[in-house]
Amino acid sequence: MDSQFLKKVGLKATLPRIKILEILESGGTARHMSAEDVYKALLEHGEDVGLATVYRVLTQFEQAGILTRHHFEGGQSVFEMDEGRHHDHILCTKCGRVDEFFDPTIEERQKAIADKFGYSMTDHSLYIYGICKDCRKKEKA
Amino acid sequence: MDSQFLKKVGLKATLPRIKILEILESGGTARHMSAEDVYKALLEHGEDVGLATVYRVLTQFEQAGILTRHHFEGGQSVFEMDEGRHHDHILCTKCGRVDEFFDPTIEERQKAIADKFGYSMTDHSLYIYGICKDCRKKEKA
DNA sequence: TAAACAAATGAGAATCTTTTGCATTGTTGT
DNA sequence: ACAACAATGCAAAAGATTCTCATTTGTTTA
Ligand SMILES: [Mn+2]
Ligand SMILES: [Mn+2]
Ligand SMILES: [Zn+2]
Ligand SMILES: [Zn+2]
Repeated sequence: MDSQFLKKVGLKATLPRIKILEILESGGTARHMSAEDVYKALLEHGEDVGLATVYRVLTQFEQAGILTRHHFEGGQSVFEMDEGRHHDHILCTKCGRVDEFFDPTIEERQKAIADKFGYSMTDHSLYIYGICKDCRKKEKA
Repeated sequence: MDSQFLKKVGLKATLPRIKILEILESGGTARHMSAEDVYKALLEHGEDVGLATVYRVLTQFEQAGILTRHHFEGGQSVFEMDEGRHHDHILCTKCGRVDEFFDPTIEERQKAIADKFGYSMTDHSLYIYGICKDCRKKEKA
């Protein structure tokens, strides 16, 4: 149960946290959600959770290491549940579609660059922007 | 003169635009500046330009293709004059130091990934975060 | 070079996203 | 069930950026 999971990561099993976890786990909505997205999803499920709590809980989940925060272009932060494996993103600037990829060569080069400049790398973010196949098809029409 | 340059790119040569251009060109301050940084630099030079104008002008310069806007972590946008060659950034999360690099292998892989997923790539952003050598030295002390 | 007109500016209000303060409510171990 | 303390909701605050609008400035024209 989710409440067990929350306790395991050191968080009290409160209703808001359980509900937010459910929203994020159910791939029902997109895998990549903003705080506002999560908040709206909660309202649709009839849950009465404050937006401030959504922000607080997402930040706690991030600190607990169970989700990752991304900074896609366009203002707000986007969150996604972690499933262990790191990946980067390629997104369509027309329709918002998001695809995920992992490229060992790029990962390796990044580390080499950090070394070369004398940094101990702690993190990195790579976003590729473009127009997806579907959107190009529509444009031609 | 800067006013000629501004006209060349299709912008009226106004005092605020000329002054902002000077600030950005004089590597005096860091190469990577936020709107607020530019605004403060103007004030220090005794220029009386509104912050709203700084934002407007930076956006216009971006659209005119003479500078690039970056989204480093930590909220505000950062701008830098273009000098033709594209590059990515590695930055220290302790002291804010920024280094620039260009890696043909990474660039190439990115294009390959976009192709593989059926996107026509329009842009990409890569930031490597870490602790620079100087900051690691201080930490040990 | 002065009038004429459109474009640009400055100041502050407005917006948008995220954070914070605080009184109230909920969770947990006993 | 209860005390102890953490979490929540709401509204206010904060930080970054954009917008509104009256006023000023740059450029063109006569
Ligand atoms: Mn993802
Ligand atoms: Mn740069
Ligand atoms: Zn698309
Ligand atoms: Zn440093």
